[in-house]
Formats: sequence, C-alpha cells, structure tokens
Amino acid sequence: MVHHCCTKQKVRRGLWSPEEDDKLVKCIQTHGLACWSSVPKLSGLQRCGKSCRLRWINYLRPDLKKGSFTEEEERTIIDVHRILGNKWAQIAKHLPRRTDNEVKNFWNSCIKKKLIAQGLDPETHNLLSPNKNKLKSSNNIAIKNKKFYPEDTHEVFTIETSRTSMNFASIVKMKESPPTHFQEFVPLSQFEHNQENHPNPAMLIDELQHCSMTEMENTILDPIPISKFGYMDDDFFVSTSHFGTIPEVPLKQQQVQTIESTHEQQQIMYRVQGTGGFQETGTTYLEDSNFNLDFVESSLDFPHGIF
DNA sequence: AACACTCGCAACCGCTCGTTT
DNA sequence: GAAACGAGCGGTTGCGAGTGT
Repeated sequence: MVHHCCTKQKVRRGLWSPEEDDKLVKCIQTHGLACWSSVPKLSGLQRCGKSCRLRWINYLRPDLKKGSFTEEEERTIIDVHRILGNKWAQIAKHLPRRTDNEVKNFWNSCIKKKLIAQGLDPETHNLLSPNKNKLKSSNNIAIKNKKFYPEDTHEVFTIETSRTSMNFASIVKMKESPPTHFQEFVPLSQFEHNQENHPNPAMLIDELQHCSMTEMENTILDPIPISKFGYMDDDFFVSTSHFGTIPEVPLKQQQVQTIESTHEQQQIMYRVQGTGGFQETGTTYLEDSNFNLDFVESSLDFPHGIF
C-alpha cells in the first residue's frame, strides 16, 4: 500500500542521490525539523515526507555514529534484547548515536548468527535444546511487562505462571561511586550475581523455565528474600529487587502510592501498598531524585509483616 | 573473465498510536 | 465519535559489493 502522502504527487523511490541528500540537509538547516509532510515541498524533493524522515534519521542526521559496532555495543544489544526482545527503538536508546535500523540490521546480519552458532535461541536467549523447550512450555511461564524505566536506569518485568507471579525491578546501570549520577549502562551479563540473595534475573528466569512447577513456586515463594537490598563492590553499584507474590491475589489490585526521596543522597525510598498497608519495598540509588515509580503498573501485593 | 552466490545495509511497506479536525 | 493526518516502529525487500568457483 502506498502511503497517503506519497499519492499526492509523483515521488522518487530507491537510493538517494548526493544531490537529494544535499537538498534535504539544506531544507532542514533552513526550516528545522517541523512537519515531515511539508519537507518535499520546502526542499523541492520528489520524495514523500516519510522517505525524507527516514533518510534524515537513519543517515543524514549529524549526530550519527557510523561504522562497525564495537564489542561493547554488541554485548549491550544482546543483553538488552534478552530483556526487551525485538524492540529495536528501545534497544537503540542504549547505544548513543546509533539508530534502530542500524541495530536491527546488525542483529539480523551478525548477532543472530553468532548466537545460533553458540547454540542459543536468538529469540529467547535460551539453549537450543528440545528437552528444555518442552519443559519451558509445560511450565507455561510468561514474562510480561518488560520495560526499562526511567531513562533506562532499570528494567522491570513480571514472571507469571498459571499459578503465581513475581515482579522484578533491576537496576541495570552502574555508577563509578555512588551516589554520583549513573554514567554508563552495564549489561546484565556483566553483573556478578553470585551472592545467594542477589540472583541475576536473567539466570533466574532460565532456572525457572527448566524446573518443575513445585520447584518453581518454591524458588519464587520461599528462598528469595523479599526485601530491599543493594550492594556495592569496588567498581559499581547494583541493586536488584525481587517483589514477592501471593498466588491467590490477582494482579492489578494494588498500586504504588508514594515515593519518598532523600535528595542529598539521591536515594529513593519507595513504598508499595500491600495488604498490611504501606510497605517499604526498596531503596535504590538513582541519578534523578524525581524518579517516578508508575512503572509498577502490573501492581504488587504483599502479605502482612513480610518486610 | 564470467557467472553464481552470499551478505550487509538502505529503503520501503504495513501497521499502530496519538493528535487534530 | 469518526475520519484524516503525522509520526514512529518492526518486518521485509532489493540492490550493490564482495567472494567463491
């Protein structure tokens, strides 16, 4: 189907010539980025506005980084993809000056093949094992509400089965020495989640997908401490919070109510309403004390006295 | 040299979503 | 509320360059 903006006049398609690029750049320099549908008229280009937009965003924008992806960028793409899936625009936000199209192409042409060669399913990042796949489907685990908030400082997702569910919020950025602001994104795989009480969410998901329902619920409901925590080592600060669940209590029943911020420490104390009233559920270091916790849209619920 | 094949990437397509009329 | 419009996103396609035979 031809886009409606392309039907109004004869439009060129295919590769852009240097002359067309020049016209587009000059148009944007003169008129700024306003309405893309008016760009063809303003620039004298016989292209549709949509095509102009794409050309600018993916190629002509002055702040673009061109050239091969670095190993670090590759690791970042893999790690964020593991959490978000094919959300190229979201993934690209973790890679300054890279476009979603670039990331998508790199994934399809390079990373995907590498993962398959390593015996990993590029969609799930799990081992390509028929047995494990069977177990996964029998457990009927769904990972929902995967989101990065705010400005990519942490990721939030829900693990849900037919009988239980669990919400995660994990800080995935590092800062060299808290409480200064976060400086760099750190992929989950680089974390040392060897402490018993700080499991790596990605590893936990993998573990849950391959165990029996009973084992899984025990894992979710029993050994994982439902508490606030964060830890530091010499290089960076990581906080991972696991919010507990109660199988009988439906989701979307409770909402986050208040946020308290200790500004000077850039420390956030946040509270979630549980069955026993407000419960403090976490403390974390963030770059912005105006941190908004409306991410807990799937909601949580907690038994009395759990904290 | 000529052809076939592969690969990477730019661009397009179809769709959704939010806003305006 | 419906239609039109604009912007953005993810999937797909097609072209050109590189490589192998």
